[in-house]
Amino acid sequence: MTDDQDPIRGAAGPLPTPTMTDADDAAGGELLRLDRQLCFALYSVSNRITRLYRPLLDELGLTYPQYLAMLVLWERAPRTVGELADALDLDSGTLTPLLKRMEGNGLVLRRRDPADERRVIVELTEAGAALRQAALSVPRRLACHFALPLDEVGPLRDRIKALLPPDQS
Amino acid sequence: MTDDQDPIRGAAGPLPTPTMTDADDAAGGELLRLDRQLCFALYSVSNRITRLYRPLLDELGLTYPQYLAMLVLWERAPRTVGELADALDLDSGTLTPLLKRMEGNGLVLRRRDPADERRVIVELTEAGAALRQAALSVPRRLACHFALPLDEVGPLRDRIKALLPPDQS
DNA sequence: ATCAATCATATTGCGCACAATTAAATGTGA
DNA sequence: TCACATTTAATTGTGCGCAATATGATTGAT
Repeated sequence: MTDDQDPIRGAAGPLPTPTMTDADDAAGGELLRLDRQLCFALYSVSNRITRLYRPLLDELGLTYPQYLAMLVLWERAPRTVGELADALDLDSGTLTPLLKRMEGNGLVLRRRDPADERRVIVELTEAGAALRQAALSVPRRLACHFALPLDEVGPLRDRIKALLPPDQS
Repeated sequence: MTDDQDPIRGAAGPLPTPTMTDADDAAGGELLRLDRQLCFALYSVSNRITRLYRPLLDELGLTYPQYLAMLVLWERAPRTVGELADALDLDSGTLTPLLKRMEGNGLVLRRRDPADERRVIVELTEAGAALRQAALSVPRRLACHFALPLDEVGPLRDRIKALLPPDQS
């Protein structure tokens, strides 16, 4: 339960070396090792991918989440905020200010749906639609950072998408 | 190059349906499809994992990045901010306020290294070290959300860690 | 018609994540 | 010893990401 630690240490003092006992590891401590964690590998690689996108997307005046929103809109527009939220698995607290920034940059327009005033319809401007041309080279330029044969991308992607059960929100 | 679009549309008006041409796809447009993107799969699953951790880590009074910092410190403490940054692949702009919050919650102590006043040493408090016991059940409780046989976790984790070249910072 | 429940989005508050900058300490060479 | 580059964190500013809440619109039951 407790470490076989220095008995002199004060009750509120810092611990110099919090060692793990065999009992801890048997109870699950081995699974706490950062280098064994699938979740941290995913978290870390996701952060690093965003960093790799940054210089490419700076040329387009987009952040990575904004680029994702544009990918969705380039596939089909207009869409409501809710449809974007479903496609990106993000909520309105994230998307509303993101879309307002993109509107400020002249890439999209936001307007209430006349048929249902609760909805906000997001549509592409000319500039937003035209930006797709400049984005065409992004996937290939990013892919060159990956140490993965092209024919393994699809299977790995599908494996990762299948890791968690489909949205339970 | 350009869509065969409605010639009547105004120059600044919104585009109803920004279709993709065969020429676009030949130039790389197929790769812009969100559902084909490995990067989005990683980004999305990382967000969802953080959401799954939240209720478990709420019990410990930790966020997911704070939990990661604790994992590192539980393995070995004290450490400098720079060593934490290396281990977590995060920078000081992220870690400094995170560590200050954890200090405010009584989990760590921060002090300058007397031998090199540029360094800040982060050490665990009694409470911070003791929290490891409560964290032991977290990996197992999170893992039950994963649709992955246990013996496939290690290989998949190593595959993801090998996706990008080791830190080039 | 009215009211309650539901729905879609916006707002607020907090905590990352990182670029750019600042500041202080250290090391190095002339 | 005195520049001067380097190292290490902290600070500032911007943009996510989400919980909790608020606002307003719609639907449905009566």
